[in-house]
Amino acid sequence: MPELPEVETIRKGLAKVLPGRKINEVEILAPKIIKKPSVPVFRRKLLGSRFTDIRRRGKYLVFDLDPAGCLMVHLKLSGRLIYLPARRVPPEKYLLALSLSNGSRLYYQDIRRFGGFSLFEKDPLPDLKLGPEPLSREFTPEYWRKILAGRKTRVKPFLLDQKFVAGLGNIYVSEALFRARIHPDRPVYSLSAKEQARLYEAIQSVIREALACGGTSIQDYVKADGTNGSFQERLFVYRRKGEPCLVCKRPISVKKDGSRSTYFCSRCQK
DNA sequence: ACCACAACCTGGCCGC
DNA sequence: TGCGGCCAGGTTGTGG
Repeated sequence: MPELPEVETIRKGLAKVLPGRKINEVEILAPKIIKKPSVPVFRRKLLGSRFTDIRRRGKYLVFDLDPAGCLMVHLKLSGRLIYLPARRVPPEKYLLALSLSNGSRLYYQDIRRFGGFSLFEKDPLPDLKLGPEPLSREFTPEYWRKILAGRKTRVKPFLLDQKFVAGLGNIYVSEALFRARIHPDRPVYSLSAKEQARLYEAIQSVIREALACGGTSIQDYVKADGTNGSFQERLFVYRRKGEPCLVCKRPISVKKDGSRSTYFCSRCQK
């Protein structure tokens, strides 16, 4: 489901409730979602550990646990993290539950079961081959210019590649390209300096606004308290095939990139 | 370097 | 009601 704004919204929600809580029970209903170490070791290390912090990098979340280490989660397409206070009815079809020291629980749901958990002794984030966060100091116009220079690939797959900028997925790539008025099939090297600058700004603005909305809830994504984000109300092109462009009224187009849909306005995006 | 495709899974929706 | 086909926000590995 989730791209940077969704994962960050979940992180913020959990950062309010998890730090200081101790894990008293570990319930694993789908062993395959535990990637490493083995399920018994995973369970043993988590039991009795305490949450100290929750961090995000791109679409990855890391729960810092004392003394277990770093619990890394990727939600892939349909993973959900739901926190419920004590004595609340569990969510449907959860795959993992952590019972915490105040009676609350953290649940993991994942219809498609692509997501998973890994436990590390040391921080795994520095080893991930991810580009800069789009709202960080490292994401400078100079970096942007350098990374675009001479690149032959088309701009849509380029923006999806996490090693150039971390955190964009299918929704925000479509939306950023619309805002920048750039056609998704343009080769990266063909972008003018003005278009490069527009795209840079568009990436930052769409991520900033989606964060302010608590993310985009379309199918599976909900915040950690189970409520919806609201950026779906502000999408210009994503999932709007055939509906009028909000700028020029022409019906929104969709094209397939491999198996993935790209939405765009054929009049506004050149 | 780049592209296309498959794999990992399940469920919802549409048309017949 | 039922069934087949298609769709879905991500990542990784293959082969060309």
